[in-house]
Order: sequence, then C-alpha cells, then structure tokens
Amino acid sequence: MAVRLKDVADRAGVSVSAVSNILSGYSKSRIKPETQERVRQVALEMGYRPSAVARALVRRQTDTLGVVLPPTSQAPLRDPFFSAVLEGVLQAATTRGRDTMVFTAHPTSSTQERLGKLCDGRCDGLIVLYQPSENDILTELLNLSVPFVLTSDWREDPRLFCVDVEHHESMRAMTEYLIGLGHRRLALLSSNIGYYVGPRIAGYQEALTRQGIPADPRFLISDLIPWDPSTVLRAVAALMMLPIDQRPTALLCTNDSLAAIVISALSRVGLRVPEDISVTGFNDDSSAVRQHPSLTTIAQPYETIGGCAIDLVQTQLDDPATPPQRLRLPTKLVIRESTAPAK
Amino acid sequence: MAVRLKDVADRAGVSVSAVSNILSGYSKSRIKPETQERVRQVALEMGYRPSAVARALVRRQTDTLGVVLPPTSQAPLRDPFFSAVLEGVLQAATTRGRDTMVFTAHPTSSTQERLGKLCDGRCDGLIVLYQPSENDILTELLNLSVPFVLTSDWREDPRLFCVDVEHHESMRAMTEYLIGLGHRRLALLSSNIGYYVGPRIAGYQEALTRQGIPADPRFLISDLIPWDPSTVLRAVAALMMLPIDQRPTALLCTNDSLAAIVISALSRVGLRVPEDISVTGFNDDSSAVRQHPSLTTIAQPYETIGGCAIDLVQTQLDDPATPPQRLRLPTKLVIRESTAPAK
DNA sequence: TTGTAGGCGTTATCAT
DNA sequence: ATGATAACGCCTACAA
Repeated sequence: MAVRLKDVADRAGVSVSAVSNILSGYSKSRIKPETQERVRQVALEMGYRPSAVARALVRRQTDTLGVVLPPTSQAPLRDPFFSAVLEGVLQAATTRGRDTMVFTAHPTSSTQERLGKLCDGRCDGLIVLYQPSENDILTELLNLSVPFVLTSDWREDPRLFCVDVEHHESMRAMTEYLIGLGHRRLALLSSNIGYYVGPRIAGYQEALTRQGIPADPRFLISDLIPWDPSTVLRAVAALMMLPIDQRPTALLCTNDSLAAIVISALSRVGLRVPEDISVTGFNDDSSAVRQHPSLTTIAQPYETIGGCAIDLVQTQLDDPATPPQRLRLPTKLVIRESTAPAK
Repeated sequence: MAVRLKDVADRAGVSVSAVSNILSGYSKSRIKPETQERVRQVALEMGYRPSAVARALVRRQTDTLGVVLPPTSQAPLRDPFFSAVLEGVLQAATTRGRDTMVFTAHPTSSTQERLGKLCDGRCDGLIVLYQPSENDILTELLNLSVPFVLTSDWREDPRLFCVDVEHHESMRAMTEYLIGLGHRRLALLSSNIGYYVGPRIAGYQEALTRQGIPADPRFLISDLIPWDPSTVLRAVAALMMLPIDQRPTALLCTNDSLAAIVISALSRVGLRVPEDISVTGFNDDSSAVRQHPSLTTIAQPYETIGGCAIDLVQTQLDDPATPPQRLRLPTKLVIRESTAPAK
C-alpha cells in the first residue's frame, strides 16, 4: 500500500539500513554523499513517509503528548479558560515539534476506561489541565510509569509536577491597582469552587491589610455558583442596595466569566461600568477583550505554562528519578476599559 | 519495562496467542472459560495494558483521528467558534471510542512540514476544520491516501467530502423571524472574509424579497474587518446617523463575535439592545450566552457536525472508492435577549 | 562505506 | 481448545 523503507531501498539499489540512516539524518558522514543524494531523490519521488507507528514501536517513544481535559465538564472548551490553556499547550508543543492528543471523557465513563487511553503507549507523557480529585485518575497515574504534569494546580502532594501562576500575588497586584485608582470600598466576588479561589481571596485580603483598609465582611462573597447567573444577580443587587456611601466602588471577580456576568447584572440594575463602578476579572481568556466594556484583568502566560509543562514532561522522560518540581509563573496586569478612578 | 503480552502469558502458563485472543475479546467460545478467567485475573494483577503502538502496527490502523486547525490564525482556539467546532468533534470522537490528535501550525511552517505530521500513519483520517486554500495542504492531501473531511466548508470541488450547515436557509429564517417581529428596516453586517458570507447574505436578501421589503443598499455592509473594531464602530455610527425614520431597527451580523462588537459599538453611541435596536448573531459559540444582552443567534449542531465528519472518514476507510459526499445540516434559531419587537 | 539480521509487542494464520 | 510463528515497518548493532 504505502511506500516502505524497503521499497525505497530496492529502487535506489541500496539496503534498508542505508536509507534509514540517510533519511534519519543521523549519519551525515557515514554514507557517500552521492548515494545520499540519490536516495533522497528516490524517496521524494516515491513519496516515502516513514511510518510513525513502526518508528514509535522500536524507539519506544511517540513524540506525542496527551492533554487531558477535565471530565467533570460536559464541554470544557466552551469555557474560554480551558480553550486558552489548550491553545497555549498546542502552540508550545508545535514549537517543540511534538504532536498532541487531546483527551476528553464523558462524565459517565469510568476511571479505568479513561486510563486505558491515557497510558497505552500512544503518548510519551501527559499534561493534565485541571485538578484531579483523589478518586480520579491521579492515584492510578502515580502508579503507572507515565510522566505527567498538572497545570493550573498547586497541590501539596510532593509527588506531583505542577505548573501554575501566582494567584495570590496577582490578586494582590490587582487590588493594589484599584486602591491606587482611589477605590476604598472593594468587594470580591468569587465562585464557590476552584482550587485557586483560596489564594486569590488571600491576595485580595493582603492588599487591603497592607493599605490599611478594613475588610468589610459584606464585601467578601465567595459562594457564587458560576453557571447560575441568578445567584450572581442577587449578590450584585444586594451589594448595590447599600447606601451610596457604603456601596463598593470596585468589584473584583475571580475570573473573567464571572466578571462578564457581574457586568451584565450591573447593567440590569442600571449601573454603568466603569463610570459608576469598576469591575475586574482574572485569566484574560478570549472573552475578556471581546466583551463590552473590555475587561481589566490578569493575563496568564498560557503559552509559557504549556511550554513549561511540556519541558517538565521531557525532564521526567530524560531522567525518571527527577524529583517533582512545582513552577509558579508570574502574570501580567492588563488594564482595559472596565476600570476607572474612583469618584 | 512495561508488562507485555508475553509476561502475562508466562505467568499464566499459556501462550501469547491465547492471551491475545482472550484479552481482545474476539473469541469468547474458543478458549476454556476457566482459562480465560485466570488469564484475565493475571493480566489485571500485573497491570497489563496492550501497547497501542504495536497493535496499530499490525492492524494498520490507529483508531485515531487528526483534527486540523487553521494555520492562518495565530491562536485558533481563541476564536470561540473554532473552540466550539473542536469541542463537537472531540465529543463525537469520544462517543465513538476514537482518540484525537489536534494539529496546529505556526503560520511560518511550510506545507511539507505540516503534511509530514498529518499522514505518517499516526492518524487513520483527518478532519479539517477550515477551508484550505488551493496552495495549502489540499492538493497534496488529495494525492495521498489519507481520508479526510472538511467541516464548515462547501467547495464546488467534487472530490471533497464536506460537512456544513445551511447558511442560506438559516439566515433567511433569522431574517424572517425579525420581520415577524415587525422590523422593516434590517441591516446586514458582515465581515469581509469567510466562505460562508456569500450564502448568508443571500439568505438575508431572499427573505427581504419574499416579504416584499425593498433592499436598501445602505443596509448591506459586507466589508467589515472582524479583528478591527474601529471599522465596525464607524459602520454602526454611520447607520445610526440616519434620520430616525430611515434608520434600521434590526442589525443582523454574520457571526457572534461581530455581533458582540456591534453591540459594544451601539452602546457607545448610546443605544440600548434590544430596547432601541435588535441585534442577531450566527454560530451560537460560547460568547453568545455570556454576553449581555445574551444573543439571539443561529446555533450550529457542533457535535453532529463532528459526528458526521468522523463517520464520513470511517466510510472512506471502509470503502476507499466511496464517492465524495457533501452534507448540509440544519441549524436552530435560538432566541435570547438581543431581539425585541419593532416599535 | 554498506549490508544483514534481530527485535520492538501485537495480531492472525495456521498447525497441533 | 491451544500454541508456534510469521508478519507489520522501522531502527541499530554488528558483520562484511
């Protein structure tokens, strides 16, 4: 069917190993240049393409990485955050000449079913784009010999390789930016799930403390259900019912999607952003620029995250005894239209 | 390193072929049930996992599909439309027990470089998520023996397998819906690129004709540059400068991203959606629900598109002589907040 | 400088 | 009912 090494060898009148050597580019000096040229020519003419599968079998490595999307969500890529992370990993993989398999799972599928695909030799290593719970693939993965790295995670487990951003510092920087704009009543709106909400809230609180602004407990709302806009609407409405001199002038949200809902809720109660109130997000996913007003937010270095994760997989491949590493990358404060000086 | 078939066979005291047969589940009746049970047990204990690579080599098939993202865009997944299509393909592939490789490319990479990855046997077939231009991989792909299917495409080329939606009919339905709401002055805003703009515009025009509404040339704006909001802002401002009794009461956009920019532009000139003016999108990507007001739009059946594409690949695999098929799937009009009856 | 041959882990075709 | 063995296409010692 397809052109094989042997076909090229026969046609060029040399042995398979010669062709293999030449085409692998490994042994430049070993084979006579004119032979090399001829063989290359023949290979090209015949449209020869080495079989990745056969090569993988003998090399015991596929140059392919697996990217694991969260099994919890029906449609992870509908969340612009996961799209952004995936995009970053894909870009980084392409740059490094690696292929990428993307794994999703139906919420109904068992751990074993999922694992089957993840470690049957198709991938050299895995990049897990979420925080697996204990009863998820995590423990099994640790027992297997597949190197893997978690992104967007910061577990205490010392056996794990992770790449994450500085949630605490980022939120502190954002809060300080708002304080610098003259805001003194700042509320934090957070979803009720996500490993990152803890550090982000702490960052917010630290900034307040540092600037000597007393923390108003009414301004810390951390039980929002992200996929239920009505809870957000209620919370925002409650805040805005406060007397005008007690009402927050800035709302910090723990992610961009939430910020979008918040802005929408504000407009429903007749407030304009940023004229009446400032709003900020976190992540700088694709929705941040597109929404109106465009969002002041914290940009995650998605491609760097992907690159680090891939490199950490490679590190484990090169030396399986490497002790786990935890990387924490800096972010960037991106100022757009949703924030303005306090009046 | 890893547990092989032979290891299991040795431990269980049977031959490799027996184990293979048992574990493949192919021959239930051929091997003594008690042996089967024992072998299964041993395999489980040893944590045996068949090597996908070895299996692929002998079967000449990997059960893996390649999904090709557009090479033109720096970050295709930042576009919620591509995220949605990819999501649909991934879901459909998971349902069918297939793995998925996702290919991106740096805009600088050559066609040959890209092709190398696409047809080295790693994938059984390809799903191309964009409309490749002539000098892109298309012609090469046709010469190779890799089955492939284009989504979101509707070329005249009779050699191609495509899955697409009914652009014309969808836009006509949307236009008629607005007319049904009492709108009589409807403007169409379209980006200046995309194979789909032609049919979408035609659908709009047909609806007007059918309803006996004369087409006002000022209301057909098809030269917008999607990534440059300022052109959109200008166009919207120009429309809104018209005397109030000549000004459109509804704006149809050819995709959701554009609609988002349009809504933002409207708000800048002080108009509210949908109270003052109705706006519609197309695609129902993730931005449609999240934005405020949420968007009345045309929903593409992403998972069905993915499923059909995969099935068409399989069809070609089963019978390489199958004549090319072109599928055109229906869409759904999703009514949300951005439209209201004309006053 | 080039060729030969063994093996990668599995499946499938035969024998037994 | 089971087992030996030849592919699958490639890489790589080692031999020539």
